[in-house]
Amino acid sequence: MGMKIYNTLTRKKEDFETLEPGKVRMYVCGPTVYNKAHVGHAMSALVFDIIRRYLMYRGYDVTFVMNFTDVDDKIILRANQLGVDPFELAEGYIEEYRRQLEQLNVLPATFNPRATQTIPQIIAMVQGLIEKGYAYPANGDVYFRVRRDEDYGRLSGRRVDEMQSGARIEIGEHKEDPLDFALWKAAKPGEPAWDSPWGPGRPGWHIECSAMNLTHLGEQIDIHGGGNDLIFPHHENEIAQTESFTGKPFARYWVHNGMLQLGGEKMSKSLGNLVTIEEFLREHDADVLRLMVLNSGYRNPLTFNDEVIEQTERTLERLKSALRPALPGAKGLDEESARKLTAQAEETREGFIRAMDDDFNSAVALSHLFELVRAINQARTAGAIDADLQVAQGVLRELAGVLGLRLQEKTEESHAADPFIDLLVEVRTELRKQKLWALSDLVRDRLAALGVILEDSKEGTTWRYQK
RNA sequence: GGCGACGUGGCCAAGUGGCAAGGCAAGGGUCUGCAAAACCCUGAUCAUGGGUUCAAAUCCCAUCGUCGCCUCCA
Repeated sequence: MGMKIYNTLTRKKEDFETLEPGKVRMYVCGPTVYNKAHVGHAMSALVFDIIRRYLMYRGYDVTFVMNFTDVDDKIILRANQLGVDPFELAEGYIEEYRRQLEQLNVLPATFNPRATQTIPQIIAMVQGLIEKGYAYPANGDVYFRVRRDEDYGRLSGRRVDEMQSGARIEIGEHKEDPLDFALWKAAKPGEPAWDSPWGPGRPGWHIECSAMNLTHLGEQIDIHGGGNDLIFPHHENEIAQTESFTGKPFARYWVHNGMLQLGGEKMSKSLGNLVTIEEFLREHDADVLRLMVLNSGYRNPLTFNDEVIEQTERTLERLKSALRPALPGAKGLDEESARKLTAQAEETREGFIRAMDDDFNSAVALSHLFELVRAINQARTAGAIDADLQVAQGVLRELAGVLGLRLQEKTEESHAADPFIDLLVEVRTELRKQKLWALSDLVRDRLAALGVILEDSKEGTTWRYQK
């Protein structure tokens, strides 16, 4: 049974077939870098990272392109406000975002093209569109002739005739039709500009993605992704430009993630209700955000608030609980129980693949992971030794890894304290033997305050780091 | 106003015609000096009102509510 993937273009789940067998060409719209990235950007990055990782797990060779829009009105405006160079401003945010994606365990893209590095290709494409009659220059601007494209509106389900009321012409624009959109914008005084056949200017927002796709992935691609707020006008315009230029269908599957909701509203820069990635990672493990994303359908809105974060922290703890070693004094599992655990691991893997094959249903995939968590913990309670748990824990790590979860118990540097904690635990065991409960509780409480959890059992005491 | 999505136990959330996944919280139990963890057990008339069907959370209509896009947005 093959994979199914929901296509915004047809509004249906479709069988996944690539243009070239075994290879996936995938493009995701990245951020406009005029400010710090927020957790909504992270959600989108995580969704497509999960999709990419799963495609790789299923044996595809994935070429993954995510762009940076590094020149536009907002960047210029903000740079002027701060009195800095717009390119340096963009560069700073790009570097910061890259670091954050790494912290979020998002695999680096095959290419990270930028608008400013794609100018010649953009100019060539605009030129081509003019020659084919799909675009026209006007006072140093170049516009796309929307009514010339009969398919326009296919992705967003809009009809050109019904869009009149929404469209408008800004002061200083010279459109033939209010629906037309800019491919190239003439430079105003003091703005960054590149020479072009139409005079100095810079690219419009939509054309850069078309040009980058063409440059790095070719005329046709398998998956084009982004937030569902990009469906109109951005992706609609991308389709119009690219298909008018090449005469071929552009992306096979259009994939859009739902918006992250903060206080019941979309988190966005313009609403000002945002939590930056930096702020989130200061307080929480990157796995927490990823788990929040995994726990619900990628196409639905994601509830983001303190209560859900708290719940997810605990969910992550449960997932990790299965990776703990055997209990002290374990005698080993009987053959029957050992066989059951191995069988559950296989069942979990199959269920996981079945779920993810169905339009990346990560919530159901997770539920299978939790079946395995329960089975492993049951086995441990029943006296399994580490060797008994090894295979099942390996499967859990493998599948969690496919989702991009790290499930790390502790950081490298904390290893230095290990022998001292062992020593404290040993001393406390003596205290307990002598029934000096107040003292032994003090040791436990003080260690807990330092993030070290002690757990007593009949056979002895185990300890672990809290996060 | 136009287009679209959604409303499932206290919370998050799968499921889109055939007895309602999973996680968190809560209550009870096992274990424990106490605690923690783990394990076992417990819970849903699927927004409301009609309709179609042998059968509906799932399809159709209406109502109420929430959200997104239509302007820069992941």
